[in-house]
Amino acid sequence: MRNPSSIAATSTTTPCCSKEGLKRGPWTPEEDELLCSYIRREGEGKWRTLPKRAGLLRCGKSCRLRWMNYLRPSVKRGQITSDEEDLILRLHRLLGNRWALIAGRIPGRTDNEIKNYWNTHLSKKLISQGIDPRTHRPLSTTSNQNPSSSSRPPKSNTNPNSSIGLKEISEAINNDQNYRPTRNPVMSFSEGDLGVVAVRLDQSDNNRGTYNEEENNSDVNNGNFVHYSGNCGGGTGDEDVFCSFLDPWIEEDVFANQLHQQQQQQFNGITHTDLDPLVLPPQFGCGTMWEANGLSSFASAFGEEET
DNA sequence: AATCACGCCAACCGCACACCA
DNA sequence: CTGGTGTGCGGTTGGCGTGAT
Repeated sequence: MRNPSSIAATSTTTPCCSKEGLKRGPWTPEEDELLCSYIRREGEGKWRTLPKRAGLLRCGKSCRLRWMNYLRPSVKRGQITSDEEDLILRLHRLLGNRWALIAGRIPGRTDNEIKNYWNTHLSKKLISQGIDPRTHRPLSTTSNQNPSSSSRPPKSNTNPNSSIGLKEISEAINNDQNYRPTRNPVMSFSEGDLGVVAVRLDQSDNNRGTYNEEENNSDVNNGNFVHYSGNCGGGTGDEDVFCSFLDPWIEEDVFANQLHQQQQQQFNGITHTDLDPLVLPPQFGCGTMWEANGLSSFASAFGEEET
């Protein structure tokens, strides 16, 4: 049990977290009703002052969490289906422990629920199959990886084994002097936009997402990849933009596995300068994303040193 | 029936980031 | 530019339920 006094002594404790006279632990039906009726009346937000206005002896964080993870009408209760499980696995392979992003792709499920499900079911399942749940690679090949990865890395690049920070992508592209703006005048990167992903050139579904494609731009492998640069119509956050990119990644996951060997051979020998500068700037360590898809050679081609 | 061990999950914590004055 | 505030996120934990002994 945590010692509340130690919490109060923490200099970085935000006002919301001070526990003076505030209730903790499981929520009662009465509290739930108070919170629900208040949010129905006034809407979400202003979590810090919400408890007082709603007549709750809880901190704002607790109220927000309770609403987001349990009381929200859109929250789906019940067993995770096999389809959802499959989707979680694919998304985790792409994104790592970006639970909020993963949850955003699974309607009705919360990040907390997915995180719990991962920790209690899926990670064990993968381990039992001889797969490292962090890297989605066979355990034997990952045993020598840095064990310190269990400590929390910077949020912007949360999982060193899988995902990349979206903010870094747009920043890196914007800051890179070698970055050549797209030929498509509609497309330009701003804070809300996201850079470049590689998807299959022969992908047939053209209706997914709203990204603009730029064919022939970096057709480095004579057929299978083309780079898409991102401007998804504006107005959305970079995570939304990112989500529109995810569909082909998720659904072409099998493709990535099947052709991994082929890709390795095809990308061998390609240097960074062989690639179109529209790809992520070399100082940006984008390799982990490709590695997450088993495209390790692709990763090295983008300037990240493989170890 | 009592006790123990373990799994599950709601809830908490600290940190990071965005926003604004 | 800076500091304060609000919010969101990922990691962790405590308590409850359940099965085993």
